[in-house]
Amino acid sequence: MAIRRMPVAGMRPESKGRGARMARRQARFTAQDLADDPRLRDHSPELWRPELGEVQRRLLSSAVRCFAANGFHATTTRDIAEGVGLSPAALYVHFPSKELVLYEIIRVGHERVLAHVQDPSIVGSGSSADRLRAIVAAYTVWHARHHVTARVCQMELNGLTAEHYAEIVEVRHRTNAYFRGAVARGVADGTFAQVDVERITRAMLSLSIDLVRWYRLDGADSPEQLGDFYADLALRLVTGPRD
Amino acid sequence: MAIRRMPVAGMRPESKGRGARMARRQARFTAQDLADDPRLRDHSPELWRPELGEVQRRLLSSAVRCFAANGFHATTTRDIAEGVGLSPAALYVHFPSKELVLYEIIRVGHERVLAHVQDPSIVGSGSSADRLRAIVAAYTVWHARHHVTARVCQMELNGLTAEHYAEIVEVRHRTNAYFRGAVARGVADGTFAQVDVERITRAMLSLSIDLVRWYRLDGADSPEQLGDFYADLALRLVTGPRD
Amino acid sequence: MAIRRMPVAGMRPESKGRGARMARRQARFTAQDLADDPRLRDHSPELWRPELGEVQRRLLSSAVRCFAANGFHATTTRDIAEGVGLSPAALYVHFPSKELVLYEIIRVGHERVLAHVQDPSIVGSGSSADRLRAIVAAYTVWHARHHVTARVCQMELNGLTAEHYAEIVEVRHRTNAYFRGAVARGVADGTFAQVDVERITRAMLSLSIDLVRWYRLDGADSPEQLGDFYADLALRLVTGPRD
Amino acid sequence: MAIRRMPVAGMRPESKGRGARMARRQARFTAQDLADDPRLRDHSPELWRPELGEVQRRLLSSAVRCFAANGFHATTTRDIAEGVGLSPAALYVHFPSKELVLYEIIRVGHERVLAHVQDPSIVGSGSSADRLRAIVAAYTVWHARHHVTARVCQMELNGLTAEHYAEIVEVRHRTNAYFRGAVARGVADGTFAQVDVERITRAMLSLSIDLVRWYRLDGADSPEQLGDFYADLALRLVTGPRD
DNA sequence: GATGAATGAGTCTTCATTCAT
DNA sequence: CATGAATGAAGACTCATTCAT
Repeated sequence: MAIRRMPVAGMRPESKGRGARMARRQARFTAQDLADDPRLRDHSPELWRPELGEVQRRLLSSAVRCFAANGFHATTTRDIAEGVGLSPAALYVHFPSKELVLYEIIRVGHERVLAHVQDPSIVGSGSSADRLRAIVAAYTVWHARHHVTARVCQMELNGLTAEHYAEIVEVRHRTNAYFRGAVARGVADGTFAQVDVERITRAMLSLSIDLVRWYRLDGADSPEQLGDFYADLALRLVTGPRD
Repeated sequence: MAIRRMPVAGMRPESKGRGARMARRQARFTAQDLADDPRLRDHSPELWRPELGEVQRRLLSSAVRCFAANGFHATTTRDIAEGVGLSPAALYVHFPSKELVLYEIIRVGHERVLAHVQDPSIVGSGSSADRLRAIVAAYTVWHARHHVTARVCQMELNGLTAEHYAEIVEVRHRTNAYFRGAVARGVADGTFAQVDVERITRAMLSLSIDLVRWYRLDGADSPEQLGDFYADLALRLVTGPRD
Repeated sequence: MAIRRMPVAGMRPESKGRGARMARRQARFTAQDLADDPRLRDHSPELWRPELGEVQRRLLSSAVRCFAANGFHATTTRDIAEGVGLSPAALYVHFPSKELVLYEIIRVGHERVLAHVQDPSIVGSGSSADRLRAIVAAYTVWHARHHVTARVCQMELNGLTAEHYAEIVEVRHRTNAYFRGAVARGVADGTFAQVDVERITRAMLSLSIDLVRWYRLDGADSPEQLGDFYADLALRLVTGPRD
Repeated sequence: MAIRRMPVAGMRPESKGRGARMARRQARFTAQDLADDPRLRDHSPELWRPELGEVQRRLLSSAVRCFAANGFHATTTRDIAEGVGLSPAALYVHFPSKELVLYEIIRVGHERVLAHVQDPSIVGSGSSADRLRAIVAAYTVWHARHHVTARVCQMELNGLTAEHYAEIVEVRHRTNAYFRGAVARGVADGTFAQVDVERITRAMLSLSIDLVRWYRLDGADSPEQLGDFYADLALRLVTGPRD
C-alpha cells in the first residue's frame, strides 16, 4: 500500500540519462521509460475531446503519463513531445503552451467525472441508499479506470494559472455539492443516520481521491470491484454508530 | 471540501513579485505571502531535530510552507531563504542542497508519525478495538496538527533522489504494516468482522492522508476532534456489513 | 516633431496578439493593426517591379509596413503573410527567404530614388541653382511620397546579408556623389558660395533622409510642398554667410 | 557620406562565426568584433549614472556598442555579456531584462541631451541668435561626442515596451519644444525672418539627429567643429529668403 | 499555388550552486 | 556566518524554413 513514484520501482531513470549533466539533475523518468510502464496504463485515450486532432490527443496522453510520473514542473516540453516521437517545437503546433496542456487535461478530467456521476443511467432513481451507492461507485470507478489522468487532476493543480485554477475549483465545488446532496437526502429522509453530512461527505471523497496515489489497473481490484467496495464502505459510513 | 491551493484565495501572488518578469511566470507565492497565511499555520517548529541549530530549524519551517504552497520544484532556494530573511547563499551554510532540505523534512515527518502511532502511552494495551481507535486517532491527529508538513510528506515525494525516496518508502511500509497488523489482530481475535484487511487498511490510511489537502488549524475541527471522528469511522469500517 | 513608432499611439498591439503568450513579448503590431493605419499609407504599390506577380507585389507592400512599424528583426514571416491573407509557408512560394524580401524592397527603393533624381525631365538643364533645387526637391518628394518604404531603406539596412548590404552601399555612394556633384558645380561656377561641399551635401541629404522618421501623407505638407521647402533650404545652405 | 553599418567595412563578421550553424544566420558582429572597432568609440562611459556599479556601467557600454552595430533585436544577451567578459546569466545579476538595459541607455541618453542643451553655462543669456547658436551647437556636440549612444537613442526606440516608449516620447517632446521656443523667440523679436517655426525647427533637429548615422570620432570633424558648422547652418536657416 | 505540420537552431531567462570576501 | 556576484545547465517558447499533400 505504499505510495510510490509510479514507474516501476527498481528502474532507476538516471541509468538512461542524457550524460554527465544529469548527475546533478533531479532524477526523472523520460518518455521512453514511461511508454511501457504497466503502472501508467489507464484509459485516457478515450477521454479526450473528439474534436481534437489525433496528434493532440496523443500529446495529451503523453503529457498525462509525464505529469503523473514526474509532476508538471519536472516535466519538460521535450518529455511530452518525445512521448509521441516529435520534437519539442511540435508541441506548440498543437497547443499554445505547456500550461494549456495541463489545463486541458484537468478541465476535461473534472468535467468527465462530474458528468459520469450525474449520468442518469448510472445514478438511477432509486432509494437514497441506492443512489449514494451508485454515485460513490461511479466516482470510484472513474478514478480507478483513469487513475493516471485522475492523479494529474488531483495532484498537479498548482501548475495551473490562477485563472484556470479558479475555473477548476468551481467544477470541484459542484461535484462536492452533488455528493453532499446525496448524503443529505438520505439523512433527511431517515434512510441514513443523523451523521455530520459535511464530514462524512469529505471522508467518502477522500477514499476515492486517494486511490490515485496507489491504484494500478493490473492490481488486485478492477475499477468495478473497487467501486463496489467503496460504495459498501460509504453506506457503512452513513450508518450511524451501532447501538 | 475543495482542494485548494493553500494560500488565501484571491490574493494574487504576482502582485508582490520580483518585478515585471513575474507577470509571465507561473503564479507562485513568495515567502512574504506565506509567512502570514493562516492556512499555513501548523506545528512544524516543534518537529525538527533538536540537534539542529536555530537557523536550520527556521529554514525547515520556511521550506515547509513554500513546498506546501507551491510544490518542491516551483520553490526556489531564494524563496526558502527569504522566509527567514536570509540570502539564497545562506541556505548552503546550513544545508548542502535544496533536496536535502526536502529530505530532512520528509524523513523527520515520516519518522515522527511512525513513532507517534507506536508510542505506548498513546496506543495503550487495550482491546483490539481500543488499540485501532488509538492508532487511527494518533495518526490523524499528527497529520492534522502538522498538516502543512504532512502535505509535503505526502505530495512532494517525487522531489527526492532515488536513494532518499527508497528510504522513505521503507518507513512508509513499516507504518502501513503497523496499521495492517492492528486490523488483522482484530479480525483474528473476532473483535472485527471478516473484512478484507488489505483493502480496509488502505481505506483507513486514505482518510487521514487525504486530509492534508484540505485541513486547516483554524477550521471547524481541532486535530483531536478529527482524530476521534476518524477513529469512529475506522471502527465502523471494520464492522462487517450489518445484516 | 517627435520620432514616433509609426502606428497609432495608444493602440496597444498586444490586445490583438496571438493569445496570452503575446503578453510577455515585445509589443509589436500585427498585419491587422498595420493594414488600416493612416500613418502607414504611402505609395509603395506603384514602386514594385512590374515583372513581379500580383501576390509578390502585395507581399512586398505588406512587408514594407511590417518592417517600418516593427523593424526587420521583429517582423515574422507570419506577420508579412498575414498582411496578405496567406499562411507563412506561402511566402516561400514567392520569395526564397525573408531577407530577400527586404533586399528586394531596399534595392528597388534605392534604384528608384537614384533614377528619380537623375530623371532628365525633372532635373532639366538649367542653372546650377535650378538644378540643385530640382534634385533636392525630387529626392525629398520621393522620400515623402514613399516614406514608409523609404524608412525601411534607411533604417533596416542591418537586416541585409553582407553581400546585399555592400550592393546597396554602392548605390548610395552613387546617389551621394550625384548630389555632391551638383553642389560642387555651383561652387565651381560661382553660383554658390565657397562652402564646404562635403559637409553641405551631407546636411542636405540629412534633411530628406530624416523625414522618414516623422513624415505622414495625411500631415500638413504634401510631398511637393515639403520638396519645395527643402529645396529652398538647400539653396540657403549653399549661399555663404551673408555679410 | 554613406550610411554604413558601423563596424569596419570589409570585415565580415561571419568569418568568425560560431560554426556551420551561422551559415543561415543573419551576419552579425560579436562583442569581440566590436570591442576594437574605431567607429564605435564614443564617450559613453562618462554617461552612465554614477550610482550604478562598475559592472553595470561596463555592461551598458557593451550593450550600446552591440545595439548600435546590430540593432536591439539582433543583439543577444550573450553578446552584451561577452563584451564584458561575463556569461549571459551575469547580465541578470545586474539588470532585470535586456529591455531594461535598452531603456536605461535610452532614458539616460535623452535626459542627458535635454540637460545639456538647457545648461545655463552653455546657453547663456545672449541675443536670440546667440542663444539659438548655443543650443544647436550643444545638441550637435552631444550627439557627435556620444554618437554611438545617440544612435541607439534614435534608432532603437522600437525595442522598448509601450510604457517605456511613452516615457521617452515625453522627454523628446520637451526637447523639441525647447528648440521650437528658441526659434520662435527670434522670430518674435525680429532677429530672425518670418520663417515657418515648426518646419524650420524640424529641419534643424534633423541635421543633428541624422549625424548618428555617419559620424565618427576619428573622422574629419571634432564634435565642436561640427557643432559650430551646424550652428552656422541653423542661423542661415532662420534667415529669411534673401531679397 | 497554398498550407498544415514539423523542426533545427536559437533566445531570453531562471536557478541551484559556488566562492571570494 | 553571511552574502554579492557569477555561472553552467537547463527550459519554455519562437521562428525561418521545408515538405508532403
